[in-house]
Amino acid sequence: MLDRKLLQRDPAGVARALALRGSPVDVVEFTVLDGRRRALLVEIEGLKSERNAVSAEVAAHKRAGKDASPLIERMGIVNARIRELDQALDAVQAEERAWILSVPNMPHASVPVGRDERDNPVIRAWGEPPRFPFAPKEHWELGESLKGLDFGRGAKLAGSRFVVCRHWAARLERALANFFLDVHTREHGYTEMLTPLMVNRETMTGTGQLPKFADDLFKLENWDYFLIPTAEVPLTNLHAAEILEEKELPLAYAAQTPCFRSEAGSYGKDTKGLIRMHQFTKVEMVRLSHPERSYEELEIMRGHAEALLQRLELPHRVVALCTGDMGFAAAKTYDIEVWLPGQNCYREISSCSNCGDFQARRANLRFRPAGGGKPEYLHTLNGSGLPVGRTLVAILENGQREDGGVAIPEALRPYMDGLKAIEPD
RNA sequence: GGAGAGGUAGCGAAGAUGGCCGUAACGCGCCCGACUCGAAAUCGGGUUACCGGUUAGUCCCGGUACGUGGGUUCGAAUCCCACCCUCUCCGCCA
Repeated sequence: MLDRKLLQRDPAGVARALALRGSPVDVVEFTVLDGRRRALLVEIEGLKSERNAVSAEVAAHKRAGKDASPLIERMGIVNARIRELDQALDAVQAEERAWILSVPNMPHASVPVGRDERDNPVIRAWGEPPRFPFAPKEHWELGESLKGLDFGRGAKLAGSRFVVCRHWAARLERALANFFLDVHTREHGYTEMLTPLMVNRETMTGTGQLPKFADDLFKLENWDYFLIPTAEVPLTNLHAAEILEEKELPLAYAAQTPCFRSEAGSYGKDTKGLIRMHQFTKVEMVRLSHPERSYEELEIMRGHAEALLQRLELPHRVVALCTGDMGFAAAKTYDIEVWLPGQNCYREISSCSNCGDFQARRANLRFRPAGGGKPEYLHTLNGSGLPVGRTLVAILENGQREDGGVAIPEALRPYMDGLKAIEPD
């Protein structure tokens, strides 16, 4: 949610910033609604002030044993007017709220301007894509021939975009999640959390999935609950409507959860393999930051995600999302892309965003400055660290051998009973 | 699912016959000051958030908020209705 005060003060500036995202927003609508809201408020508050004063007079009259009926009669008219105006105000407020909740965040000044993913600059690359003396296979071929990934049975049990992991693949999932969480909690300072996997409407609104992106979510029938598409949702909303102490910041949380996504509108994209599933496991990092330090913390968090890839010896690069390619709530985003030899390209494996105070306003996340004074909105950050399925894809494709076996990265072996490679039959 | 109790400031709580009770008694915490070499103890003072008007201003003025949403009333923490949450007991259940 954008700052109402900023929208009032500089609507043209807000419109310019939003236009950089490529989805122009009619800020005049807001100006009109907000003007009407404030005009109504002034009138209503005046009448309510009168009513409060007269009610006190009524009380005084009654205590003194005097007749208060002329006063009461007069208030009947005032009350009818208040009722009428209150209804008008409710309608305007609902409209204004709907407007402001559907408007995306403004890009930070440091975000490169561009139209789409082709304009995302590469910030840096780590590791050399491996060269194979044979044609590298894609991960689903490897996973199926090594009898770890069973897409057929996933489809039988649930449908397309579901998989069954068997034996070493199931174990590898568990190993990766544990490895990620161990590094984050032991070395990166995150507190591990276990949260509800389904949340209410308010929580989904706090991070920005609702009201605009309901189609991307799985919703429970007969319950106003939604399956989380990422642990960002419960973790960011953890302190909703609280006022934290400045000295508590930054708060850093990590959680491993299944994530559920409808993938509406992605028909035909990544239909094979693990890249785009309705259900996948992910370790997510969330930071609640002091507003003055959030951009430093974005760099730190992006480093935490990269560190995992480096330990797993997976070549990757970092791109900065341009203004036209950023998500709804983000003020600035880095994507980390891992090299996939089978696909012969870099694919997104982590997205690290600073949402500024956008989610904090929606979820009412505030802190009290150290010296006392007014509570301020904090800044929220989230980053994948990392999605388990896509990491498994990268391990399979980068570690593959000509005979169809796959080497397990050194860092993961303690989590795999020392297993050095997945061997074909 | 059934029965009961409860939800008021950072915390514990008072208020429930509708009006002088909402920056809200009382206690704790926190902040400032006095005392002290310093501290503790003690004493004095302060300490909700949001919206609007206004402003040089965190001043001032008005409005709103007692779990949430409605209703009754000139006036609701207080009366009525619905819902949510917490606790206790019973039932069911991994």
